[in-house]
Amino acid sequence: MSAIALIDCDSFYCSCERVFDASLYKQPLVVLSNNDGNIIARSAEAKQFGIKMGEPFFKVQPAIEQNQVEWFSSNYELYGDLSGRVLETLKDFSPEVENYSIDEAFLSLIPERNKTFTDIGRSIQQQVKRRVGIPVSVGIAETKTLAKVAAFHAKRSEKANGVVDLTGSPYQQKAMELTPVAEVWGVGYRYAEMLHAHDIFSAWELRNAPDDWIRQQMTVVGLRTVHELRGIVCHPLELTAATRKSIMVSRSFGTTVDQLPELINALAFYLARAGEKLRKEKLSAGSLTVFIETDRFRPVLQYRNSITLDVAPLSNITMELWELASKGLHSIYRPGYQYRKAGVTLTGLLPDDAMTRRLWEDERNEQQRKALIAMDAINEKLGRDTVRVGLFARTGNWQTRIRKRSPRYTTKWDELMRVR
DNA sequence: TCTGGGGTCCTAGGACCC
DNA sequence: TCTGGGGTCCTAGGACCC
Repeated sequence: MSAIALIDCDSFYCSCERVFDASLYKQPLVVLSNNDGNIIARSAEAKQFGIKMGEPFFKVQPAIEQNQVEWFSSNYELYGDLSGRVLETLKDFSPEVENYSIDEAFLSLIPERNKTFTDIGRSIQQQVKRRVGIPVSVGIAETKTLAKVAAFHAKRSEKANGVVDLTGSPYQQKAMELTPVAEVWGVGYRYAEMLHAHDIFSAWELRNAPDDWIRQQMTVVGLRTVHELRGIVCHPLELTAATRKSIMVSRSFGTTVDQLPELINALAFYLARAGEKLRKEKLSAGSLTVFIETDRFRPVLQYRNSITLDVAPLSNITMELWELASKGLHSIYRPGYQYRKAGVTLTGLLPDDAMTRRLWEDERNEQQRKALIAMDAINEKLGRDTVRVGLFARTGNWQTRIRKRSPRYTTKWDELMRVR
């Protein structure tokens, strides 16, 4: 019988930082979100000091200083690159690998002669560690949701040492009884509260709840979760990357912004990023949403608004999209507010080759398209923003704060590690 | 002083149609 | 004044994920 394995990188961002800096090994360590705002990764040592996931940095700063916890701004180029290497390694173990997230992958396991699934999990662990330098935990079971439960215990149990196989295991019930319902994949904060109110505290109790009631309380999505806990596959491996449905680029500003020209610069920057992504995936957008908002955490005058505009005909030309985005921004901007965040979302995405040719395809349009494709190619090769569109300032209060980012060891020539 | 960014899916309700 | 029945499409909002 085949099974599903979940490969979950341990404290992934922290582990990435350690790959290139051995002095960080065993050192308590955290990685921060954009703008150095929140904790988004913690090493095992840092967790012990009670530093919680998602907490604002400034709130835990005393604990960080007191315990000499090392910290880094996030370095997504490095993490993305190492994530790809982990994935390549996994392909040696199964022809069916689903790239689920930057630090997790599902793969199918076929029984091998004289080897248990635990043995295979162990080899995966060793190979990823040896080739990429990243520690992983492995959970194995009949469904993705149960594999998640297995991985939960793989990370916590001393005895498991990072690998737990629950297929046909007499411990499956026990494992679910020991899994808090809030830890189940698909049960978030809201559902956990609701379930607690109905005396459901463990994955096992959720598994045994009646279908009708689950359906009513948690929609068909929740019902699938419950079925998966019973061993019925509702989420098969997804081996081909689904074409995406939206592209969003947004940032909180380094400090607040109240003037329109500065908002324009910020938004133009985000739109340029969105346009790059669009062309990279050979897509065009059918609509565009622009939003701006004030700081919801501060007791200041609040305002948030958004506007969605049709892109007709569909386009992936930054200049065309900008005309719309700019119009949208002007229409929702109100003076007198301290803005903290802005962003743009592109939806109604269609592959370029599926697009009907424009009736009014003119020379200018064609030139812009060619120029952008050339620009993307140069930037890909020589680094972001070597060439860019327009005359928008890249400086200002809106710029993201990055106080302490490690070198992009693997993706920037001038940040390569030096050996003396 | 300091609170991230980027996604997906489902449902209810309104607009609109015949 | 009477005020059906059945359908589709779209959007906003809420839930979740990493």
